Amino acid sequence: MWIEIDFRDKRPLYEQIASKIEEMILRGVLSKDEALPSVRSLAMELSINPNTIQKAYSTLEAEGLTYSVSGRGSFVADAGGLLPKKREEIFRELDGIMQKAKVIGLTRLELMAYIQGDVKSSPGRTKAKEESDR
Amino acid sequence: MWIEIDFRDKRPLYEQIASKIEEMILRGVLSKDEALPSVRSLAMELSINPNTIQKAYSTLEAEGLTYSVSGRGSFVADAGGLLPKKREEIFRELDGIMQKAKVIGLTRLELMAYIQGDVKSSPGRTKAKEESDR
DNA sequence: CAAGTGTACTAGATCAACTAATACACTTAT
DNA sequence: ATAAGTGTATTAGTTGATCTAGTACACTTG
Repeated sequence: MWIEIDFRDKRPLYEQIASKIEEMILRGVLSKDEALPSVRSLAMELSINPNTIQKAYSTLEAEGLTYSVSGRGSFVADAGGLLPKKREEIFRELDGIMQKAKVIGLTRLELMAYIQGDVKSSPGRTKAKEESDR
Repeated sequence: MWIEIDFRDKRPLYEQIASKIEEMILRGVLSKDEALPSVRSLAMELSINPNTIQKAYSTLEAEGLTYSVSGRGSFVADAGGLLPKKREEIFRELDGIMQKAKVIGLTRLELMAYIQGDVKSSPGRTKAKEESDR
């Protein structure tokens, strides 16, 4: 009903699952205090070992995105307070990219132009995709 | 004399080494046709197994950044032709960041502002560092 | 009580990364 | 020619992360 596993993805399964749930939480697809699928049921659905799901849920809880109640289940935490941290994470990544860009002579202006326009020299992106970005 | 290994870095050693050499090549620190340290000497210097250096050099050669001559050594290739490819790589990374940003409501404008200003809310960056960026 | 929940633990399989040792063909300097 | 240094290949073993498998326990709910 939910997630599908991408086997071309080389990240560990538990990380892949955790990041997809994280995205749904941040997007608001999953509301505060909403119950996540049980460890066993999601494991069954994805044909994966329950321990792997358990690990994914553990990392989510460790990051404050969910909370667990023994005997009841795992639930979505309040995502609002986590946005500043996520924002920092993204800026940190951006720092790394800017450093790489500088090495090959890509200026800040060119990066900004790419972000603004988006279209230029990115074969994977189509007009249609562009539209769907809203 | 050259590279130092960062053990806090969780990437594989060979990748870490390769990327540092790659950066030096793209920066122009290493000129075209300049000889790299021999597999054995660099291994000795870094207290690392020669096979690990060998793997780093292999990946560099596979990416077209170096070329090897049996019995003579490994040398820096012409980096000029590789810039477009690297540029694409960076834009691809930028696409990923933009997607993450959109999820948490970070606008393109905010990303652009960060690139332009750079300073805001990045605790690791100091005025001094900013200056050294040239 | 029974079923479903999170959680913990042990055990084994698999794979990538790394170390270790050895070998071969080549080039260069002596 | 010899020796030293080079890239390259091969085999073997270690380690750690990932994943599967099975079991167990305490908890909550109907």
